[in-house]
Amino acid sequence: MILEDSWYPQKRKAVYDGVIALMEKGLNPYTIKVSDIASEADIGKGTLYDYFSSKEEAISRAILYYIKIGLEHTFTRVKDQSKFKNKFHEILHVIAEQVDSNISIFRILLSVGATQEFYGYLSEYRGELLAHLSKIHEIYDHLAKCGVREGAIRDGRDPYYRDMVITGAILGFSQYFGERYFNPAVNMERAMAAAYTILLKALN
Amino acid sequence: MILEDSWYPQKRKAVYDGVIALMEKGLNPYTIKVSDIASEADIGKGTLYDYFSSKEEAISRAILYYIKIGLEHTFTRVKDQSKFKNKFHEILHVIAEQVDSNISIFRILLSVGATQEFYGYLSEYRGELLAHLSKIHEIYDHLAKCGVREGAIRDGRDPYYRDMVITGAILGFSQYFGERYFNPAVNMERAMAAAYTILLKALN
Amino acid sequence: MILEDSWYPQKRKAVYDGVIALMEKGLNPYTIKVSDIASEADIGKGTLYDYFSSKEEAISRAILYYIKIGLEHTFTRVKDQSKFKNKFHEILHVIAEQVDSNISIFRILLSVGATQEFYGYLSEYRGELLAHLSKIHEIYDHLAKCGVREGAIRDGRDPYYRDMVITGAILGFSQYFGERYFNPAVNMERAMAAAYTILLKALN
Amino acid sequence: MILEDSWYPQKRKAVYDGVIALMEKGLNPYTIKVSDIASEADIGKGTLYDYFSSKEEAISRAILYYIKIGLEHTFTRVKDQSKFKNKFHEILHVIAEQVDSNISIFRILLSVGATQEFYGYLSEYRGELLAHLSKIHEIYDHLAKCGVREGAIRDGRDPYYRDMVITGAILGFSQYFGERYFNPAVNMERAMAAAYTILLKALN
DNA sequence: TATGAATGAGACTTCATTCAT
DNA sequence: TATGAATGAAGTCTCATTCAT
Repeated sequence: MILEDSWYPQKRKAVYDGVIALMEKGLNPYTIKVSDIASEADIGKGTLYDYFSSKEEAISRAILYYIKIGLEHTFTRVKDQSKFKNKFHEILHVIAEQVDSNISIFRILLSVGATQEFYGYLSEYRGELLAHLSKIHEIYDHLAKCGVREGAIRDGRDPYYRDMVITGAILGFSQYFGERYFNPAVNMERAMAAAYTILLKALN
Repeated sequence: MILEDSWYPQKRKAVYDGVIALMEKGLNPYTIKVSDIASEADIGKGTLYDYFSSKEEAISRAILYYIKIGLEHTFTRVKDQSKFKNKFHEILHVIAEQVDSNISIFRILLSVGATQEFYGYLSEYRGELLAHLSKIHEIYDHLAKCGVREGAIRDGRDPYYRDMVITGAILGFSQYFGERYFNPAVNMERAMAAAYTILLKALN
Repeated sequence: MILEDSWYPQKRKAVYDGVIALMEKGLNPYTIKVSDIASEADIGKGTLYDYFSSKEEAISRAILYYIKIGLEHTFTRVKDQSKFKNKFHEILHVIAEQVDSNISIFRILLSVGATQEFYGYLSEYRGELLAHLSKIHEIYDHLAKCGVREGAIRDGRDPYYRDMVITGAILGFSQYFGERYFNPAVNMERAMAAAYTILLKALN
Repeated sequence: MILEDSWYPQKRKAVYDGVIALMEKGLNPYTIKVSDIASEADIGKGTLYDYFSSKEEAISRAILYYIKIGLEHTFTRVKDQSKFKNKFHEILHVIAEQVDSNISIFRILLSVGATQEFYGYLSEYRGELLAHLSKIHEIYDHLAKCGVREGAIRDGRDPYYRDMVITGAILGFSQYFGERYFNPAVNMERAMAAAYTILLKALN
């Protein structure tokens, strides 16, 4: 016997995975076709419409799903590290793993404007996006508290300043690391060290 | 008689301006139609094809043009300021002015991945993009030299670290400022002060 | 245990009733969907194909069934009246009851061309349609004989003329009565009286 | 130089003619495809959408056009006859010419319900349909006045009765004549004579 | 036997591009 | 040179039909 609770999501998940796979192959969400999704998810074109009311909904929900899963995964990995430095490095590893993919969670979420740029139809799901954004701040909180506990960073900072620093360090790393193809001087260890230095200096 | 040299660019520029105007209205480059461009530029659809070989080329070149003009404009504004702090603030003002537009020069250029996300066809123009990217580094150089001269920041830093810091501060500001609609605590002065603080601390 | 003889027709009838109900709701036979029929008949979509080989067959047979039942019903009601005038009025009542429904037996049958217009796939069932048409002529015969017996109409008329008169009176009434929504002067009694007058005058 | 007044209608008319041709070939308006219209009208599929906003609008307007032209044509032919009997015969000739076509003006217009049955999307154009209906009554008026003048029919009749008679005679003829394929006894002269007899008797 | 999830052919419609003027 | 009417390829979505359960 199949549980309905798990069954419906099964097909939806196939669509999600298909969309993500296509984006990781380099397709922009705007250029993805229904037939692409269907064949990638190994379902009929019509089936997609049994679970989503339009192509745009399917793609939007796939992105939201990917962000949700990705953030949970990131948080788990961050929690699994015990030291401040390693927690931060874990975030950078996640960034580095996604930097070549066409869909980088942090780049989508950091700045709601980027969301608009990334896929306009996502604006229909502002509520979920904001929920995800607050998840990022949870991760930041977790990270900062550990840093304070270790004495690595100072306590009592304006939380907006603190978040801007973390975001700046992450996006600075992301940019720097993204340039590695045409800048042989770049390597991940150096970039991670640099980002961590920013963090320490700006929060002390 | 009209000189071809000046005449061609006239029409091309009309297309560029039309594309930019559409994007500032909130249209995503992927959703812009040739007929949109033609009516915005007040030319016939066929005319566009006398100057560009495809819609994608027209849009890509419009974006490149916008970036070029925008960077020159930014550099001029930065140069017009005499103090380190004011030069940096000038960059942040440019960011703030573009943050609501659908086309933010820094967000497009900072991180080549974002370029891909923003408009995949831009990858055909990697050379020009890199030239623009080096223009950003020129601005960074100009800014940093002034900071060193003033004694505001320390000399002799690894240039990659320096650029990551500046980029991080800029993108951190961009993100922080972008959130202002759902975070009443945000205001530009505070955000600018925070970004400047990051800069000073991380570069000392 | 259920007898197949009675069981099969049970499901078929559910389909017939479902189709009729949909048409009475205003759906055109061409716009009826299999899923509409299935949910209206409270059966699965697949079940329909156990009893009919296609949607078109199901709809066609439903219409034929409705015509058959409707004609039998009409004949019964006509027979139940003893006087010529009342028999004719009974036919007009049937017309009036169906005039708002999307499926009017007389309009479908009177003129085979209308049949084509109403639902092209009915042409596959020309034999049954003609049988039904002859049923109408039976009703006409029954009516005319009574009229002659009563002395209300003259005997010995060319039967084609007689049928044209009756048909003309019925369709004239149908048209006149159909206009009642935008012609406040129309009311059923007046329309029935007028149709009866045509009948008497033309057949005397 | 091309007159815009005549040019736009040119393409629209090609569509109208295409739709009518398809219907005369026996296609039901519901089963006509855009590609059918395009190839029949010898235009590209996209061109249809430069002149109509949907397939349904194109078909509806084609039918309305056909009715309008047909009624004008009918009225002209009726006026061209000088005698009452010939005027009425002219109407019957029009009916006879259309009886095999899938689109019979009188059958569509006589009874608004039939309109619904014929092509549901026509209900969007109720205003035009009613205007056409009143054109029919103009023809009836013209016919009746001539009959009175000639002394063929009596004056002072209730106009609703009069119209019901004319409509009944026309539809009776239409039905009778439509049966000619399976009733060898039918021939047009006899049917016309019968319809005229109904007219005379019922209006005297 | 009965079902309805799944399918994919095929319909409508859009829009980049062409080309006669 | 400049135009925009015309085109048709290509995309989205629907829905009749099938078939595993």
